[in-house]
Amino acid sequence: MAEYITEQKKILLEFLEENHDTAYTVEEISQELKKRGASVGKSTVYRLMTKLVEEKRVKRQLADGSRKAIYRIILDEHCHNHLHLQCIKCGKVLHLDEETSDKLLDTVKKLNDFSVSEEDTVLMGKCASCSLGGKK
Amino acid sequence: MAEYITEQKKILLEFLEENHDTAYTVEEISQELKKRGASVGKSTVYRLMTKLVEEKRVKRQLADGSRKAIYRIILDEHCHNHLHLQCIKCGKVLHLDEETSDKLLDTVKKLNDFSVSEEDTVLMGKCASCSLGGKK
DNA sequence: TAATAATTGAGAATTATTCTCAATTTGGAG
DNA sequence: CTCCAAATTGAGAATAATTCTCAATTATTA
Repeated sequence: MAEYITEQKKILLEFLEENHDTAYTVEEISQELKKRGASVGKSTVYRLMTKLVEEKRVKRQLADGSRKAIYRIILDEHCHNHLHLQCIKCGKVLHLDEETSDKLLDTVKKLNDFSVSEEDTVLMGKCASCSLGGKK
Repeated sequence: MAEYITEQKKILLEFLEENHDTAYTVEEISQELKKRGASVGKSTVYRLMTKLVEEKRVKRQLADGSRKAIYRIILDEHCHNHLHLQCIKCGKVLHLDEETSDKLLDTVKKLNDFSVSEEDTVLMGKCASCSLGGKK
């Protein structure tokens, strides 16, 4: 006996998986789950997210210009073995194909003797539509 | 009249520049400055760091497993026009050469129509010495 | 179905960060 | 050089994100 599978865990993961390309604050997650009819307390969301981060199933970063953390799930099927691109403006996440990712890892390894961890790195920038929109 | 050049700003920048390869919490910065004989209040450090982040001269991230932010200066001479590698274990920052960085940007641009921002991205992973150390 | 171990959630506690405002410092004008 | 106005500092209060606590609930298994 070590871990129970609760409704809250299932619902939370379901939500995160459906929205794996967006990063949410704990407050937002709690709200969104309530909207869907499932209420999961904030303490619980915090607790579950912390565990998921430790397990490397979720990525935590600091929201821009705020003191809040934002969380985004890393889907195994999508996300193993390649790098991610996240738009600074809209927050969407794109996926760099595996071959290119691998090539990059190799290059960095050879040049700097440094092993890039795909799980832990996100290439930040602007997606196509956001590049068009604002100049700045 | 718009901005005064104060002792505190000078000392803070001096410290950050000397240690551009390490990320510090506000507490640590305040401590380190005191050690050097220059006392700069925490409020001031917070205020200055926030401004530097807005000006994109400093990078802010969330310290691992903590709720504190850590800050690291981006030196123009070193850091424009190339990507950075940061060790997950020891925190050291290495520099990917400009040519390789550019090549990467181009590739991503072509494949995903996505413009990676060098200032905003850090490749996370393990440096040579930390790779040797721990297996896990 | 009962027993027990894990989990939840409301609210209290903590603490990183922001805010406030009186005191100080800066840079310029005279 | 001296005075002035505007900007900055810093101590501490205020805020708010996160963590902690513990009684109540729920999941698992005997």
